[in-house]
Amino acid sequence: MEVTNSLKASKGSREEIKNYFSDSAKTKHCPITDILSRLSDKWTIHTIITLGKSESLRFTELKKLIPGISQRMLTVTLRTLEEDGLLTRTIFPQIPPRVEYKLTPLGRSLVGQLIELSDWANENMVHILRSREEYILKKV
Amino acid sequence: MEVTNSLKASKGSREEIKNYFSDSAKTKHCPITDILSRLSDKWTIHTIITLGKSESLRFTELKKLIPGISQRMLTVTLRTLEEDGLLTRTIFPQIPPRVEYKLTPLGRSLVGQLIELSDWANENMVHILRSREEYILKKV
DNA sequence: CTGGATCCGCGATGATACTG
DNA sequence: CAGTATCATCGCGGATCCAG
Repeated sequence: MEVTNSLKASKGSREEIKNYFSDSAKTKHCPITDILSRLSDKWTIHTIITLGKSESLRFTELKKLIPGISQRMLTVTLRTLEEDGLLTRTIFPQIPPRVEYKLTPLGRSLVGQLIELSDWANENMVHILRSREEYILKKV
Repeated sequence: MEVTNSLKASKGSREEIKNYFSDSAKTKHCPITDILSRLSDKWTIHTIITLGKSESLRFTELKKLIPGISQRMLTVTLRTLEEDGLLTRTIFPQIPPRVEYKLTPLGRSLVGQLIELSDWANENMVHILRSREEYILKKV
């Protein structure tokens, strides 16, 4: 009954698609909210940037390069990015298995902006942290 | 005693601060994950961009300009941004109350990038949606 | 090596009602 | 107008075990 249910359970076929899109329609009233909320699954941006620095990477390599990510979250994140067409997943049928992840042109077109954003974060971290500190002190 | 304790329940005072920072330390191993995950509370980016288009806005104005946001979430988002020093909150002591929100220079320095990002989202939405569609069909 | 499947807690978010 | 307080829900994300 529940043979291969990918990550988000697929039983019906048409029914599922319908649900998928109606769900989408609800959340995705606006592309900004939609795409942007995807981008920061907490791991997505990091993943894209990491991939942006290489041609392609394997699962284990990614896991090492993204500190703190769990196996599951890496899998989920990669699948989502694949769904969105931001990266490709290539399986080499060998033993042991070898799978390579690589950004698509669409994915590449994002990397620049994300790096800028992370640079901004790095540069302004100090101010933000100090601001948070002061904010708390003000209230006590 | 608990005069203005914002939204996140504060009982102790020193204790609370301690927890706050230790929590921070845990999540904030890296500035990218930290700042970036804040940015897309699903509403934050939208809020910053909206404020970026005006000099300053009032609570209700913001609520109207950000479709779908709840009163509560707007409050929370604004408070977080204030904490981080990205905007200022000015209260005019009158009846009825008047509160204005305005980006700080730090906040303004982000607007450009966020607009770029949302432009990207708008431009590539179609591809992403189609990609998702194809992805589902492939699996069925 | 590269994940899939499951269980589960906690925090984020929404709905609703109330206030100065 | 601009919130605050409270409750209920729901999905993220971690831990763990399993498999090709």
